[in-house]
Amino acid sequence: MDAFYASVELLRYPELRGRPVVIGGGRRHQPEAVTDPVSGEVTRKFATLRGYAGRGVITTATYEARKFGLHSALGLMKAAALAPDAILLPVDFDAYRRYSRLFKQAVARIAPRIEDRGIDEIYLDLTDVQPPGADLPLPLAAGDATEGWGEGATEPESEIDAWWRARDVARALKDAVREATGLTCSIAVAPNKLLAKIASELDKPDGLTILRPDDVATRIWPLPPRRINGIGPKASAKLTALGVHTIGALAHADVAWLAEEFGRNYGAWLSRVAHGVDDREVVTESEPVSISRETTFERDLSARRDRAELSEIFTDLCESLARDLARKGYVGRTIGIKLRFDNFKTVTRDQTIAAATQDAQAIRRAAGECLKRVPLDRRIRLLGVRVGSLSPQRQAEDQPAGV
DNA sequence: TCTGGGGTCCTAGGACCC
DNA sequence: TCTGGGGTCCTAGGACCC
Repeated sequence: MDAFYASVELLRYPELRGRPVVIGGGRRHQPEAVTDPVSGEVTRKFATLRGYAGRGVITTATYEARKFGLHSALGLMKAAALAPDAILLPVDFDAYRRYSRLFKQAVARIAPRIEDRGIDEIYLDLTDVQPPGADLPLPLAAGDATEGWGEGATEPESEIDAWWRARDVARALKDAVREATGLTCSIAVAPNKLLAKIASELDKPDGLTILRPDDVATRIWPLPPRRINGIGPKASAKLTALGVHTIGALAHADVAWLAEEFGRNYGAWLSRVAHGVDDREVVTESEPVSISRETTFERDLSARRDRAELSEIFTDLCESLARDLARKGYVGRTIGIKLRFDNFKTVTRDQTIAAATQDAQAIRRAAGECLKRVPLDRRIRLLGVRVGSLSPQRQAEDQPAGV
């Protein structure tokens, strides 16, 4: 989806279209509705970034805001310095989750094999998908003629036809998403997930890209390695330092050398992805590994002086986490905490308990034990609680009937 | 002017077992 | 007497992604 959170907000506040808008921060900047006493007309007063003082980062920036250098993960104080008149809206996850469901449902009616990649992104397996309206039977896939060429067997679909069909499917998907949500998305059709992901950023917003295997050298190789999903800031910086500035250069690099620099597994992986090789399936079902809650305080807290406040936050986190587990139907055996100090150093501790739980008090108890193992001599910026080693909650036999 | 919240996966060492 | 070869589980940290 294109600038997903911001685009959802623009549906609600169409008067902000064309203006730089960012989503993020805390809760103290809700738009104020002002009703004209005479006409009854409602206008809204929006907060701008000007004078923003506090913690928080941009979650999403509209394309207009991006022209000012505003982008997700940018600190709001920095953003205010760059574009003081940009509009700041608070995040509304419930709204985004609703629109996420809507767009995924619309897609599923056309292409049901979906891999969820978060609130605003999915992979689709289009192998057997026909464009809506095409009532012809799907031809046998190229190279799949083993069923025989007897009566009724269609001629295998040619490579070219398959790409044309996929383009029609992609157009239909974009139409369906727009109709269901009023939102635009960018789609790439490619031979695998790796290439589809990179190609989906080539034409944004509201883009449609077809990338065939032969296009890798011309369209992918000139791009910086950072565009590859799995090459982040660290690996990218190291590649730059080694003089590898493009995916093409990475493809031509010696695998043994990459393995020396990055380790055997990651080195071999770098070489494969640079060549556009990726044989991962579209994974349509998965179970969560862990569920967590964390919060960054408005100011850094001292373990001694702010003990009461910390304790209350800690309890709240455990209770929220317990509710999340119950709502999603999981119990977990590994209870962990996360602390971030004023110097941004992060530590974690965890403990595996005998019986899986989703009980707030049991979580709080185990997490408290973990907390005792951390020296608390610095001010604390963030506290988190996590439950891992999850298993689906079994229906408790001792529950009252009807539960 | 510091840097959110919710996740996954990988690595690596040590305990422990057969 | 001086040291195996697997395997699994647990823990901590870090890179990376949306």
